[in-house]
Amino acid sequence: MQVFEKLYRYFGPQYWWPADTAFEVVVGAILTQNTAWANVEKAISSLKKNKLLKPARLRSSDVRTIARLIRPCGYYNIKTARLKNFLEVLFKDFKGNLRLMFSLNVTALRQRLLEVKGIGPETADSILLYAAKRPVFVVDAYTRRFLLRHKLISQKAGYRQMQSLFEENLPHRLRLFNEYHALIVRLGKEFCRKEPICDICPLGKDRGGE
DNA sequence: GACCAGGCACATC
DNA sequence: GATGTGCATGGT
Repeated sequence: MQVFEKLYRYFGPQYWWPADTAFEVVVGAILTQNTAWANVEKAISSLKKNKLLKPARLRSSDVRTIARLIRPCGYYNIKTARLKNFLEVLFKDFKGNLRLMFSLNVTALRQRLLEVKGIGPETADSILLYAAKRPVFVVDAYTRRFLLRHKLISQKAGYRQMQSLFEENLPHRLRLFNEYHALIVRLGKEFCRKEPICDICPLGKDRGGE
């Protein structure tokens, strides 16, 4: 059986990304960099409570206010700057309109996102997949560990190589890429902390396919 | 009290 | 091009 099928049967749908709006996805994608999601939820909740989870409102807020509100998710000064960097591009080039920005083709949009200081490959792809609804595969630390453990890549494999492994062997379906990434994260959180392949892992010793 | 968490930019070699 | 470091909080 394919890996995805096993994960899906075991865990069920993960309903990512947990957010009410596309803008909330963007903010969450930046705030969750190297950070536990539970802490991001506190930050998002504070922003929401202060009605700052809208592009115009967040843009007009001063950095100290934002930093204070997102404090629980760590790196708050850097993340505040990164949110501001994104907002400047959004307003200068796209009138503050996310939908306008997302009307770019996937290649142009990815490039545009990567030009924002503070948005790297994973954050850009998370935004592409979960906010702009494009079928790109998101690679993160869990994905890397997953691929290493199943000996599908070498230690020195880069982001694009890992991404290609999925994108070249799977149908480009939004729903599939959405769930697959979320399931890999779920699997990593619950089973794959340690190095050896564990016996209770729902994948067992299966190293097949993608 | 370590160690880690849904990264990224930057310095240095 | 590879490798190391700062950024920071909260949970285990």
